[in-house]
Amino acid sequence: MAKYDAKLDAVFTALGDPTRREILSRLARGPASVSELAAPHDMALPSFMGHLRKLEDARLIATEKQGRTRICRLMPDAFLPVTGWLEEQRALWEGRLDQFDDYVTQLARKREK
Amino acid sequence: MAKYDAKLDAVFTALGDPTRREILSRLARGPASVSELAAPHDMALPSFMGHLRKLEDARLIATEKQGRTRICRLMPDAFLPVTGWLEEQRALWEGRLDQFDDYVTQLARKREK
DNA sequence: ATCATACTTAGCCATAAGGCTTAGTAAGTG
DNA sequence: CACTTACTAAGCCTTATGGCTAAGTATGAT
Repeated sequence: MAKYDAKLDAVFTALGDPTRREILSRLARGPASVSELAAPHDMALPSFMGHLRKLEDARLIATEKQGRTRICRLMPDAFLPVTGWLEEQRALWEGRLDQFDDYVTQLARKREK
Repeated sequence: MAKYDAKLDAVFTALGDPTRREILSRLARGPASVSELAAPHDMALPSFMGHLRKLEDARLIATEKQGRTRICRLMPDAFLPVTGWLEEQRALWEGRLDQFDDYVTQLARKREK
């Protein structure tokens, strides 16, 4: 298990922006061209392309040029590292059966002082 | 379902950094003071505090001053919006039973031109 | 009272993020 | 061939991020 995972960095960061999350939601319904994707977003096209590039860098989407059009599609496997990490965290947390005891101990220690 | 969710922004962005993910992993094992948390990270304390602040802003951790020490603990409920969003995406994707058909259609359309 | 510890505040710096405009290029359309 | 469409490239701007040092405050220990 890597201590530092560049893939997680890229994916989490990509998901940290509402425009990019909306793009993913749209693509979950099926592939679309750049201008189709851009239409709902009040933003100049070059700015929008920046978001697509981040998503592609994170491997959340893949794109392919068809003539003068670029088709984008979702790559749902890119979510796996994320769900995996979240699952690890949940396991760690739930492994701590003494969590509440510790909290009580903290409070007691505080009161003593 | 909000089109823009500031909570998701904050949480995903907070998770997009390896230092911050390591802090969370440590806290999943139990509460810790700032300097305990900082010890494994080769970084000046003020820089490290910046990461803690982001985690606290995202409500992923909560902190409390005990004397001159600040105790940090994990707030695991903050993960719920994230797992919720991921689940929505999965549902969207899996709802598209015709995903593969569409891909074939795209290819066919391309070949026609 | 003095000293050490554990943050905390302030401010600087470099790079990245996220927006813009303006000007290309490549592919269809007539 | 001219014209439109769909990106693409270049460069500028502002703010945010992530790091630093240096100095300050508050608490605990002697």
